[in-house]
Amino acid sequence: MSAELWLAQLHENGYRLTDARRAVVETVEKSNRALTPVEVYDMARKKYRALGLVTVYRTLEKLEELHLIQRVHQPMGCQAFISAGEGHQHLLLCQNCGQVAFFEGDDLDVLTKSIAKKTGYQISEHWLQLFGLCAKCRAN
Amino acid sequence: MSAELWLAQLHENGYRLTDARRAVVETVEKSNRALTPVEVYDMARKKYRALGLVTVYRTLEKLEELHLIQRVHQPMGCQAFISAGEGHQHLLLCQNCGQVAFFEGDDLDVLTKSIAKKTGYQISEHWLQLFGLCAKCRAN
DNA sequence: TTTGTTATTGAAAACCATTATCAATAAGTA
DNA sequence: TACTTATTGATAATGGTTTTCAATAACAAA
Ligand SMILES: [Mn+2]
Ligand SMILES: [Mn+2]
Ligand SMILES: [Zn+2]
Ligand SMILES: [Zn+2]
Repeated sequence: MSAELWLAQLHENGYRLTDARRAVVETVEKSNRALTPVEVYDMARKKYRALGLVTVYRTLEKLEELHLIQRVHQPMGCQAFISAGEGHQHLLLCQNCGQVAFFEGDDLDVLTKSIAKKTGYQISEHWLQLFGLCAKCRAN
Repeated sequence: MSAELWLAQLHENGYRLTDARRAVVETVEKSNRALTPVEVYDMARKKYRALGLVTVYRTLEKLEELHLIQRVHQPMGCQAFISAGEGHQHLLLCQNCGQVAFFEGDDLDVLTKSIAKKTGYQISEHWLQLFGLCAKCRAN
């Protein structure tokens, strides 16, 4: 996914293309770690100086609505966003630098069926997230 | 774990036993769903009318510090707390009534080793949470 | 291209959950 | 019983997020 595709998605959904949105989209789309609204603001303002923090919030809201980004929950806080993975994917986060890697192929069917039987719950969703150190941070 | 044990833990750690803390502890300990500070406040005030919201925050802070409660992350928000499970356990949440069940026995070793190999990350922790409908809510 | 409509914008104010301050109180101890 | 000081609730402060609003600019239509 490129920033252009995100902008196209916005446009297709009736949203206008503005310099503010372009700056936010380009910032968030290319990041390999989760960014908070203020972080997006600081970074995007280098591309478009007049940008307001309020617009960052509003743009993130729309990107989330279109499933182009997703909120990242972490021990330190749950206000950061990153490009959404495609299909059924989960996150692997570096506890040192915050770099995010996606992974797929987790098979929880056996587990969920067992838990469903034990608890009587009907299980329909799961959250799975791994934490560790990325290759680069492991080296240091 | 009973409320008395929680209070004993607090006492052992040098904290004084007060009516405010008793009310908060009894409320949180017996709940089978995650409660926000305001929810705790409203419920605990039925046991101890003079209770202040600030004290609820402060008591929750201490209970979390002693690992007697844990924060629960949910799509709607991440400000709620519930009794901590013992040992390595995860949560199963009812999307309708919020009832929480603990489960254990998840084995992610194969998965994490595979992901570690693929990504170069050294994986040290994981978050796993299941969502669904509890037996009662499924019936309705 | 020009015009008109209206979505979008940033500044400012409002909001609200959480945290800090502080003097009064009461838990625990001797 | 008296003393020390942790704890308390009221109040104020904080800081992140949302709302308000008039000016602007995207973009469809002429
Ligand atoms: Mn999965
Ligand atoms: Mn586990
Ligand atoms: Zn790293
Ligand atoms: Zn339920």
